[in-house]
Amino acid sequence: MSDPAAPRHLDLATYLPYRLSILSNTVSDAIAAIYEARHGLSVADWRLMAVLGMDPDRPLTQKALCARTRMDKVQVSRAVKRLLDLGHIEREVDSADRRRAHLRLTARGRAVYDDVAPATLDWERDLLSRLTPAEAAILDTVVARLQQVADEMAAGS
Amino acid sequence: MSDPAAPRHLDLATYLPYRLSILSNTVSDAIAAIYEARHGLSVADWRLMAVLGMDPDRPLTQKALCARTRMDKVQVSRAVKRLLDLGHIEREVDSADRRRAHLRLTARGRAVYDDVAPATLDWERDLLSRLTPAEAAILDTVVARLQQVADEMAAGS
DNA sequence: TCATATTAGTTTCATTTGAAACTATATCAA
DNA sequence: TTGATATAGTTTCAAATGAAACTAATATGA
Repeated sequence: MSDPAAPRHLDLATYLPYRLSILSNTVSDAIAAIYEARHGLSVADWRLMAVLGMDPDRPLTQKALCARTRMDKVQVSRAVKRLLDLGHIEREVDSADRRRAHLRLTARGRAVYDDVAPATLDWERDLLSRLTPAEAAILDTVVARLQQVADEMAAGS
Repeated sequence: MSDPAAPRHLDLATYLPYRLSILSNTVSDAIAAIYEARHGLSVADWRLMAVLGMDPDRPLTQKALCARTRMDKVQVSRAVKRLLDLGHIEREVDSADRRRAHLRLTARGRAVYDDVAPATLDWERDLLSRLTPAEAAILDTVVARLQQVADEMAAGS
């Protein structure tokens, strides 16, 4: 199982899973500060709005939101309730299957989205602009590749 | 504030903060499965053990553990209590300042560490071995650079 | 058509979390 | 000294979480 030639010793400063976790949290916290400060939205709230804002002409069910955000249905149910209360989204029951409802941003929700989305994109752009062109160019590839490999390993290959 | 030439539109599939979050969670979950399955440890528990195991000759206070793990003092306090109950760590009150106590792995804790640490390192090595040499070589640099930049931006620069 | 299974989404309830209050000890300043 | 302040770590309590049970609607199959 364990390669005897491999280091026995975990050094967090060089250990990739730990470094990824810190990095991801640093970035997420910085961006969360934007929409929390401006609109009092939670991470879950904003995730739904981000997905619903991507394609205004395609309303989504809660199930579709689960799939796209990787949130579970309880989290989604609660965030939907909050966003309905805030008037940021609206719900229309599917006439063919009345268990389902289609959710979309309201005009108010769209205004919030149009305030937050560019700000988060600006933040991302600023971040990437401080990498060298070589660093920025390869980042995309490597993150995609790592995700692919991690998914394969999680699936057991 | 917002560059009018920048895209207005958030696409999660290409949005770095989201991709980092998914990647980090995929990796963390895979590794958590190792120590949860083998020893019933939580993420918080293992983080403390990983730090304490790094340098067996230097016991640490809870405050030092907070700094090194980026966990808050309540989380640390609770994980310390669990690990003491499990007999994986031991505590020695500082004779010069009796508010503080120095924590170290016990022999039992060391045995757990010596079982888990190599397995997690193997997992990391397997992951990296599936990248091309070029990808693996640049990953380290780019993650470090991104963290540095994100820290600067969080500090407001 | 009825009985059974499935699915979308909600609610419940026990657990986890974290901010704030708290305890105990140490330090500082007069 | 002593009164005020700071620090290490714990406890409390209210809010957030998530697994499992639940409701309501649809689908399937005899």
